[in-house]
Amino acid sequence: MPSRRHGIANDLRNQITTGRLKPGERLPSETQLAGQYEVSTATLRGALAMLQGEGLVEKIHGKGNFVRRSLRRITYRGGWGTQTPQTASDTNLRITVRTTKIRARGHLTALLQVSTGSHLTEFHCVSYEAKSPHSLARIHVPRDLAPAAVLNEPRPYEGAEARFAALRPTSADIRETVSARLPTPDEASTLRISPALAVLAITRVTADITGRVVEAALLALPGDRADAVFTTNHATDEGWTER
Amino acid sequence: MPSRRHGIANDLRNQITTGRLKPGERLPSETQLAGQYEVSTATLRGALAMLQGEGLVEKIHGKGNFVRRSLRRITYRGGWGTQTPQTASDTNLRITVRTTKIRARGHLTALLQVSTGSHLTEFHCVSYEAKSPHSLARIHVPRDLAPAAVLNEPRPYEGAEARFAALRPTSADIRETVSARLPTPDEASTLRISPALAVLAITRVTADITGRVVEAALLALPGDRADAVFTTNHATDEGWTER
DNA sequence: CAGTGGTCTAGACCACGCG
DNA sequence: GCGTGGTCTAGACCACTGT
Repeated sequence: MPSRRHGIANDLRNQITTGRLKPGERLPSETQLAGQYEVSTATLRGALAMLQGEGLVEKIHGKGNFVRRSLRRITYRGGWGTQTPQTASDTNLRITVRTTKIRARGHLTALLQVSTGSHLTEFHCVSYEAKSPHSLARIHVPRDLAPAAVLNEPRPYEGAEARFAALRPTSADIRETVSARLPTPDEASTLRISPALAVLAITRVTADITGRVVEAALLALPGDRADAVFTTNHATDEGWTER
Repeated sequence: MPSRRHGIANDLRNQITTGRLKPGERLPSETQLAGQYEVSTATLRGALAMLQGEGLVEKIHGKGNFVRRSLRRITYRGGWGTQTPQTASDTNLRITVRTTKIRARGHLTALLQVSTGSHLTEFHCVSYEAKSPHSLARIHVPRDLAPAAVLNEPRPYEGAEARFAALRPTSADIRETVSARLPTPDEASTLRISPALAVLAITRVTADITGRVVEAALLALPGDRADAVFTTNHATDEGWTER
């Protein structure tokens, strides 16, 4: 046995995956568990930390440790597939959008290729699946490209992107940069995930046919249930080899 | 101050980013630092854990804590761009390849679309940049598709993939699935990253023109310095809209 | 061997959620 | 107020790295 933590984590993990502990169920308190396993609370918390990192357990301060309800996986499709989030419209995603007028600064100026201080519209989108925070998107658009229609009519964040795409069928280039990192405290609390659970961060820059950047989207997806899929098909596409 | 840990982490972070502690330099021992900040060793270790998670500090058991040398960023290029890792051949990547003959089981059977127990060759590749582990790749190929030439002549892992691609110019489809997760203990130690630092995991499945899967690559890149970039170009590629 | 980080203990006290 | 997790202490002992 590598360590007591690992042993305890393995045991609890088994109990969860075999259904002995059911989704949503509350685990015994840390003090109780520490007693059962005959370890100190610190050690037991170490074991729980591992399970949090795997997304199996959710800790709620003042309430307890809960077996995480296994949520539908989130599949982000890269390239032009973004219009169809997962199986798209058959999912029950509730969405909140907060629209803010901001000025470009820092990274955004580079992403959008605009000068510092230029006018932008920011859409701060959080999608929920059955009350559970699901994904987080911050979409930035040059102010003159954000039609009034977009400011209302909230839809899932991928939907928002789809709308933008629909408004500009001339969109020509998409660059998606994917990275893995721990969530910012802000992201951790809006997504209600542990600060120890990795997020999949996708920066998506869309340019129109003239090369002007029309959208920069910063997405954060919980690492325990999100994948990004990119497909490259050679048969229908010879142009790639020239790159 | 949110907590002692945060305060100490902030202080050390400043010392690092302002250059007061230089890259590669060893920090005082945890006992000494705990004394300086007048906290217990557990608390001090908490602070260091945060910095590890940010990739600022590297712990080496039995030696000490070191300011991480800022390493060149790793850029994985999706689609057909994989042949050129970053600026490709001008990088000094040392590589180790361990070749194993294994039988397909579990996920691999699904990825490679072969039956359980069928013969595979596994390439376990670790690349190093100036002694620092850099990336980890486990590449699986049906045994009959792994030519003898591939078994020697080690090159960077992307190079290995490029080789495969070169051997099969008929490769038709690539599906890359990207996710963010914490490293397995195994990955954490080979990459010498903290178990708390997220990794970017890329599963790359390549099929030839007949649809046969010729390669499944499981890549793990340290989240603090790796990005995966996917580019979709509309102008040179009308075929995509049909998908 | 000495010095380092890794794990663990058996407590203490604080902050949060809920009745 | 009570039970929960969150932070912290002041040690102990183990495992790894170097000489």
